[in-house]
Amino acid sequence: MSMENSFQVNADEYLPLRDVVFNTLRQAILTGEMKPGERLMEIHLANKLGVSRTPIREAIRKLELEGLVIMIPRRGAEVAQITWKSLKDVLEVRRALDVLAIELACDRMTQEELQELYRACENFAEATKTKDARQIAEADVALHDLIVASTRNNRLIQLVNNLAEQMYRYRFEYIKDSSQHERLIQEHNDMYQSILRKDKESAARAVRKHIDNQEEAIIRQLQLERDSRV
Amino acid sequence: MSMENSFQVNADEYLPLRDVVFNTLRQAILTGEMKPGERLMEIHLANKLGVSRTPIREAIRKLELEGLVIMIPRRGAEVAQITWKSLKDVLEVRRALDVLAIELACDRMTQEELQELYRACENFAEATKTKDARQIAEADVALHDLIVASTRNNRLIQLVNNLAEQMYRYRFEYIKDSSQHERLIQEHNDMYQSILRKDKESAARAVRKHIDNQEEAIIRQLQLERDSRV
DNA sequence: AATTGAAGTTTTGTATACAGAATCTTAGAA
DNA sequence: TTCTAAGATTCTGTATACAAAACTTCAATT
Repeated sequence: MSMENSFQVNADEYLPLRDVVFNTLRQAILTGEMKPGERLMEIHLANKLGVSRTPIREAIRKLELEGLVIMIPRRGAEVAQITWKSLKDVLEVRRALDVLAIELACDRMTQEELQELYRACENFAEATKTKDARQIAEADVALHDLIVASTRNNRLIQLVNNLAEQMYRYRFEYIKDSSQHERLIQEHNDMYQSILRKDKESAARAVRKHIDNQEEAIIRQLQLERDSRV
Repeated sequence: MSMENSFQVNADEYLPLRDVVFNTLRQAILTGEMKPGERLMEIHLANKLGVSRTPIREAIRKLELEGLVIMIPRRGAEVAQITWKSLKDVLEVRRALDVLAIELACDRMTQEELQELYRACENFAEATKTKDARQIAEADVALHDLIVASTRNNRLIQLVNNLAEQMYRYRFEYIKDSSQHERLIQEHNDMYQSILRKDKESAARAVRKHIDNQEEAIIRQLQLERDSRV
């Protein structure tokens, strides 16, 4: 029956308001729609999103623990400043966890997943041709998700996703730079080949290089922003 | 004036109720006072702790993001089950981050911090003689905190602390086992010596061995629990 | 005896009320 | 004109109220 179906879908789609608010605010922060230092005023947000203060507050608690907002006692929350230092800290940790992930992937990736990874590499190469940053970014995320997911380590998956998100804003700019595309395709292929050969050394090298390049690009990006401000 | 003093102390000690509740509940979960699967009922907790539901709810949001409780939609929160798999996942990640931490420590630890680390090693050896598990555990935590803090990477510090906490319950049992004490002292000394020589290879080896031993001990512990249940 | 179902209870999800702290504004004095 | 201080305003921190969902219990029916 179609009615049963629609009810089931509704049941699946149920999300408490706090989670809707959480996702909304997180997205706004990660895309830069809400700027660092901007205050999150509860009544204001409640009116804007058409809910009461309660779900807003609960969403803020989660954002606080994720490091996206900081609390000032008796003053409220504001969007966390992203400093050079904090970005370097995130990248340092992410490098270690991405290396762990690809090493585990060498051990644990199944034949089917390897084939999927191969297709993801092709998809990414295809996407670069479209010059559509959104599409390229999605293909890139899909590829990395495949590697991380193959570790079967839920804690690792959660942490890597969280760390990757912190740099979302900058990666988006970086991925638009078509002069980097050939290099990215090459690096993805290196990773695929390394996992195929179960060669952890080589896989770790490829990932480190990948992150190093991303770090360089982000630093360039930040320097541009800083220069344009002065 | 003594009055001013007491007010100042109060001001320093100010913590929102939600954070008091958060710490209380976290402690209760980590020490095993609240058992996995136990429900966290808001009114019940509110009465028990003498506060209203609001701070309870906000504390639960943070525990949820830390992975200590899980939310069941429209049913509420319960203490997360710690499965063998989830422990192995945590240990896998922790091993990688502890290796990262000690490698960074080799580069970044100052002379003063090295001296502190030396004293911490001595303190730990002293503590084992007291046979007081609490004191031994504290000395152990202090030592590891020194290493992690010397990385100056706040994100790393936060993550390692969080992961270490997940195993607190089991580590406590393990640290009481005095047959392990000599080995622990030796491993701590290895770490200290490696950092002193700025020998990352050796430092990483020492940490890996340290975590491997901990993993073994925890597995033994779990097996005992399982056997006693059947 | 087992199963269904309906009333009652419990618990969450959300909104709102209220007190106290912090910030802003404005009037008055130097 | 500038600085100070009191009052007003805004915002957070906490408590409480209310509705809807889920679970429990117990009786009635098959």
